[in-house]
Amino acid sequence: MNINFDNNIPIYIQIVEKLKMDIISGKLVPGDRLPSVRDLAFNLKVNPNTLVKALNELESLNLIYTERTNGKYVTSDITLINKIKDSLAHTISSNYLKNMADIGYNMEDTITYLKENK
Amino acid sequence: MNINFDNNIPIYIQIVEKLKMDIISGKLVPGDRLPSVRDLAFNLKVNPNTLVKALNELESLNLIYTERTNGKYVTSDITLINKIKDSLAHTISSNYLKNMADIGYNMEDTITYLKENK
Amino acid sequence: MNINFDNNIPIYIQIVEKLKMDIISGKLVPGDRLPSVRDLAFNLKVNPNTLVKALNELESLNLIYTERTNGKYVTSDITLINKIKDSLAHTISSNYLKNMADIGYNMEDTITYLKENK
Amino acid sequence: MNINFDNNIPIYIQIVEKLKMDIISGKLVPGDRLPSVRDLAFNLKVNPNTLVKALNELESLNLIYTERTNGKYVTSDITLINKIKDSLAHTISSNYLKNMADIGYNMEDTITYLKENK
DNA sequence: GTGGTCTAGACCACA
DNA sequence: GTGGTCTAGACCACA
Repeated sequence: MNINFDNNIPIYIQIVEKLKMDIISGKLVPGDRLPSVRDLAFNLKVNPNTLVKALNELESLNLIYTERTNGKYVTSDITLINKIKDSLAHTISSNYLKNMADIGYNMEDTITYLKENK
Repeated sequence: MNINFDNNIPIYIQIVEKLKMDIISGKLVPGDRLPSVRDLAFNLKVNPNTLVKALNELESLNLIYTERTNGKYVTSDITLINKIKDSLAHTISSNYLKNMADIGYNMEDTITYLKENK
Repeated sequence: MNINFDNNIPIYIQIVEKLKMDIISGKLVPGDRLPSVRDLAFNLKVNPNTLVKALNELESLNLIYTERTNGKYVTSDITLINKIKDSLAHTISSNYLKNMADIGYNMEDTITYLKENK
Repeated sequence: MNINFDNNIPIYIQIVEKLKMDIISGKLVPGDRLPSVRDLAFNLKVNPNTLVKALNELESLNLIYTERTNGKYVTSDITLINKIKDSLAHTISSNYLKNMADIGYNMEDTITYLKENK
């Protein structure tokens, strides 16, 4: 695992987003065991506490769960993963349309713009 | 002018964005004089220092300029406004495509998704 | 504010419980501003980070919210407070009945027991 | 024997509680011989060390005793079993009343609540 | 070896 | 002054 951290965004949030994307995109497979907190922190070159904070966020989203003394695992709840994936697609799409509308592009203009600039 | 502030984003940034949008979308007309800092701060219910910080940002983008003793004006440089508008459209569009790609939608999928969910 | 900490339960959880109870029971009034993180941590004689962890939990329950640079406030959402209160009453009551059942008291026995030992 | 372990509570404690309940409720009869540590650990799918730890707890409560080379037995001290049962009923009942009081239910309210929600 | 908690202390942006 | 983030480092229970 490797992240190019952006200095303007809290590290733990970037870790949350990265792992969330890896789960949603299937790079992290449901049921997989994550590396230990210490190992992952070491690899990402962050303090273990920072990583713990990120993992706690993911756990509160139910995207990972903890087996005491054993490790942390990616959820096996594929329905949940898909629900989060759909909700993300919806949120970023409607935000995008709103942002484009704010600068004067309506729905059609926006789609035309996207197609022309691919 | 009226803004529903989001408590999780710095106020001065929200003001910058709002004014930038108003200029780009034409709600604020090139050459227009802005209300005085004092009035604008009062209307927005923010600390004048916060407003000054926002206006400084806009001035450094050349979207407004200051006439000593006279006030602050929206730039008349329509070319600049359009350039910023284009660059914004480009940035948010390519961010959007990247975000959708991260969760497994390619260009075509994304456009289909947008159309179906309009 | 004052808490007699039980050494067997994480401090931050005891703080969460205490504040939750204070909100639910009305000791903390909806809309009230909490003392600053530093002050509260000092009074409770815990590290500010520990307090922050507790407050984050409460915020994720929507029982408090943060105004950036201004402080933290008890939610004004009385409906939510009542919902949490009801759900708590339900949870601890059904747990209680289950525990009593496990040692051989049925519903009637349990109520009799409660009445006799008041 | 079968336990649905809760990953957030130490396994050995869950075993202690389960066996305690089985003794108190009479599922395990006074004087009965327990299965061997090895068998019981195998059945519960836990590490034998974990089971030993649980059994030691029960032995220190005098709920079971060890006959050297012969095995472990449920106590025949019915007075003790009843004492523990009573003390448990008392503890969980007074905790329950305290918890309900904390969220604004007095003794009468609590009993009414229990009756209405049975 | 696994995760969990806590402290001390530093540094930051914002208003 | 307000909250937010991060690190270094220690100590713990559990399996």
